[in-house]
Amino acid sequence: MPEHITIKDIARILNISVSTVSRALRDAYDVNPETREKVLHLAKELDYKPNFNASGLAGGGTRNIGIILPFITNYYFSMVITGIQEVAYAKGYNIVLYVTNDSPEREMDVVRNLNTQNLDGVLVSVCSDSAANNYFEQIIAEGTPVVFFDRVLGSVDASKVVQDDYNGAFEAVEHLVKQGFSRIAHIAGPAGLDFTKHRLAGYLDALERYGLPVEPAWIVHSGFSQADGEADLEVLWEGKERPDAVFAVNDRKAIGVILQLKKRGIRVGPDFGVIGFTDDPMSAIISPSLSTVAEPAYEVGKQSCELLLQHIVRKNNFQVREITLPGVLIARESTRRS
Amino acid sequence: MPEHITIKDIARILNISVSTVSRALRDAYDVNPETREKVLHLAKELDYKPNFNASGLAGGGTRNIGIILPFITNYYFSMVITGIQEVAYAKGYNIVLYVTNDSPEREMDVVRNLNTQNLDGVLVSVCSDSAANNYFEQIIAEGTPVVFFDRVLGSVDASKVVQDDYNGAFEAVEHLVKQGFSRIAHIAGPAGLDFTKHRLAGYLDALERYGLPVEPAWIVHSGFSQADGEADLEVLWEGKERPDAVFAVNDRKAIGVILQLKKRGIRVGPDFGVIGFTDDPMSAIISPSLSTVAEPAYEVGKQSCELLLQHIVRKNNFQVREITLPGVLIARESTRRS
DNA sequence: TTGTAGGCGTTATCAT
DNA sequence: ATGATAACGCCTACAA
Repeated sequence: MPEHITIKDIARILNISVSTVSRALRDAYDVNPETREKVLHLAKELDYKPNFNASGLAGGGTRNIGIILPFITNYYFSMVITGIQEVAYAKGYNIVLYVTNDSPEREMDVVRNLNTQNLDGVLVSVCSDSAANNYFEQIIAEGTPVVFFDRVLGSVDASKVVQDDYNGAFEAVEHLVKQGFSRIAHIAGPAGLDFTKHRLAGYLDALERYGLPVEPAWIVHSGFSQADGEADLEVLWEGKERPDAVFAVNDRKAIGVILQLKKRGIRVGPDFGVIGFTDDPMSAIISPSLSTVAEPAYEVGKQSCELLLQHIVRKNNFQVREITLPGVLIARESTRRS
Repeated sequence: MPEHITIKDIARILNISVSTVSRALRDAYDVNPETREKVLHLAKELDYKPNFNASGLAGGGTRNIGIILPFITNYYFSMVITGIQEVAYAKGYNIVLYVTNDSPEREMDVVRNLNTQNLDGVLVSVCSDSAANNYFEQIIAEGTPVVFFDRVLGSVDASKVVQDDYNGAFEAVEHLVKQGFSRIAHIAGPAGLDFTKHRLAGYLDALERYGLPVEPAWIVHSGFSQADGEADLEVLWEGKERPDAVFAVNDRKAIGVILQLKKRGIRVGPDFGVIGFTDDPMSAIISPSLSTVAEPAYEVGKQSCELLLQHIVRKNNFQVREITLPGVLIARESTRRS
């Protein structure tokens, strides 16, 4: 049976009270440096591990932070988590994972049943048709620190960390234009998502900036999968006016596009430009390699977590912040004319 | 402020004692069906959420299970986690994530500081040069249920869930042989890992079975990255006898091999066979597409978690089990002669 | 600066 | 079948 050391043990051995030990351990105010030193020393020696159940119960922190997100099986999200994990680990926090499978029902269920008593704060990236708006707001109202990342809820008043979707999209389209493409379609994400709108806006503004026509039929919304990308290209291909390039909302869809084009015998690059968004490692592996806007996924994770921890420490006394991180255009073969 | 409903509230309203409520909620023995019904009904009505900190403290379960693994940024592990997550969610357990970055120091630190008081059980896949053997054994000795998956510690007496590495490797090599390749090299994983050994054994036995020579220089050990695969091929290429095919321990390395071969102008498939292990989605995207042995990643996750939950429920009263799940050979272009 | 006492929400042990 | 009551380990007034 686990014979765990508690602050009681330390108190007994040192012949002081548990409150003093408790204070010393959390280096709270008002504790004699010598006493603290003794406590810390003994704690290390006995390999004392705080019981977070107890401290959580008693009103201290639980040292747990939750992450709610649609998936972990893609490059972007797994990198974000890795970034989160890194800072959480460094600060002694545990990560509790909630995966919604991009299902609004599941997300709602997760948020509604979220045990905020066991969590010091929550990081969230919402699903495609999130309907949990109210529930998130409720959690926030209850006083739980929340930071949204990547897929944020524009309407909710909370801290947010995102990449610069608008400018990334603008630059992607600009790049296509400069490579000589002029009939540029956009294979977009689910219409409800904030970043879908931002990338779409960047696309539209870039077209306008370069005096290119906006063809409504060239804007196709669907999901994020490779299969969606393939299907979307079909749609474009069947239209009466065919584009000569595509800006896809993410790499996975762009890859679907490339695969379809190859199947049709189109030379991607020379004859048809394709650019994505993310910089998934697949982009460098597919042939022709995929131009893209690299997202600072790891950094999004790091900064989200740092921000959340600030909120947690400053309890109720923090400023809501919105952080936007720049992406980087990476030109590869799929936009190279020759 | 969070005004959480507690069993006390329910007890007061129903005019019964907290112990009865507690029992009713956990549908323990000895509680009047009517009473239980009332309690359950009111609990739902008030949206009662158990405080796991409290139940953990009091000796009940914490409803948390830990996962310790090297990475989450690859297809295999992220699928495993997804599988784990699915059953944990269904059974009302939370997942606490610990990523070791495949670093033995980090792993040791994680395991040593693991707060088993906050965890009902732990799932683990060890890192490449794990030195945490003793610590895992200690955790197990203390009574914490542990199930290893994929990267298991052969020497530790605990439940394990793995894919059939030996047979998968055997079939991969057999497939190369049947395609007419005869000078087959093996680009292996870190020598210390159990499954590296199993896949190597499958490779060796397949060579023997088909009367092919074992060339020690054709067995190269290194890490799991694409870069490792590229470097390994270089090594093979510089050797005095060149192989005509490679069985790589995983897809990522196999992809490195293909990329290197393409760079050298070798026609992968017709002139040089390559087969991997995993069935990472990248395998289908690279050109030529990569033959591989598909691993039941999701299933490994599911079964690991189910097994762990059984151990948790049967507390101390369970049988250690080892489960081996079959893989499936997937033939693609990289082993097609014509 | 330190100690005392009460309580956090739940479960377990005894009674009844 | 149900109820008191005492933990569980920690934190936070309040008192000293």
